Amino acid sequence: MTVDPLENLPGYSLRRASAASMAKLARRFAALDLRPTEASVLMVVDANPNITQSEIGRMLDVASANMAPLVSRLAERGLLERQPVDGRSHGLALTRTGSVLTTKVKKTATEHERDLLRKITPAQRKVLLAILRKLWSDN
Amino acid sequence: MTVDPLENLPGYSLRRASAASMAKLARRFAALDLRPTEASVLMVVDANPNITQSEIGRMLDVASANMAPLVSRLAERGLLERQPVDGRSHGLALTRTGSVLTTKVKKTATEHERDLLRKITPAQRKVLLAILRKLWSDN
DNA sequence: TATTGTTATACTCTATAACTATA
DNA sequence: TATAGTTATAGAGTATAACAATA
Repeated sequence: MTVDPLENLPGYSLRRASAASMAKLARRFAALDLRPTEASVLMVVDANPNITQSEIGRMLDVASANMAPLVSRLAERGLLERQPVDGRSHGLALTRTGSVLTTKVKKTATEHERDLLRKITPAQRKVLLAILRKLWSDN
Repeated sequence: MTVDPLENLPGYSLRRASAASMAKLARRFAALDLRPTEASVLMVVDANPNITQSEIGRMLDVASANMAPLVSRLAERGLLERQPVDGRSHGLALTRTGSVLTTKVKKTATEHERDLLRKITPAQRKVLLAILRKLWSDN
């Protein structure tokens, strides 16, 4: 029989759990013609009207070089509008269309979390968040 | 002040924790001129001499179309050898060089897990593995 | 018919370097 | 000098389609 030498490694399980979760989430967001990162940007702008691109990047840990085309696509689709804050940065806000879509995004995200958490007990849910946050907040 | 609407979503924390962990692991494996997936294949072959490519793919959830170039690179580097099992599949085994390198891979993986787990308590470690396995083993 | 392995191709996310313009 | 934003480019992982050879 075959042996999986990785199955007892928490780091590897973390990777597999995340990959499985993200693949499912990507399929859900595809119904809204959005990729997961695009959906996350919409949610952040929704919660923080007039936030700048660089602030979003720091919050989501997306490099500025990767934020540029991401925001451009959302703006070209008429989901976001840019209003100048000073000479170099722009505040981002959802358009009417973007706001409607983001409502669906939030519903999709909630469904996804529900499906994910359905697999574990309520006690485990509390522990899980605390652990995960520690794993990546430290550094 | 800005608000992070994603920070309380376990699915998002899972993604961030995994991404942070994998980025660090990739930097470690780069010192061995290996990518994480290549390293994982070496570990699986090490634990299962004569395993076939398709069996590895099923174990690690890597599509056969992606296993082909992966194994080819490792074979071209002289880390793996293929011996025919039947007319269509080959058993994979580590070469002497591959075996030496895999010893370093396992050491690196162990160090990585130690660093990761250093951030959480022993009690949390036990819970974490159980939860993660449930999150992706179900489907 | 199902499985193994392969090639070609595309998509998503991420990373780096180099640059312009503004603070 | 530091920051905001941009462009170009590359790497890594993953996904689909189509195919040949074998079981």
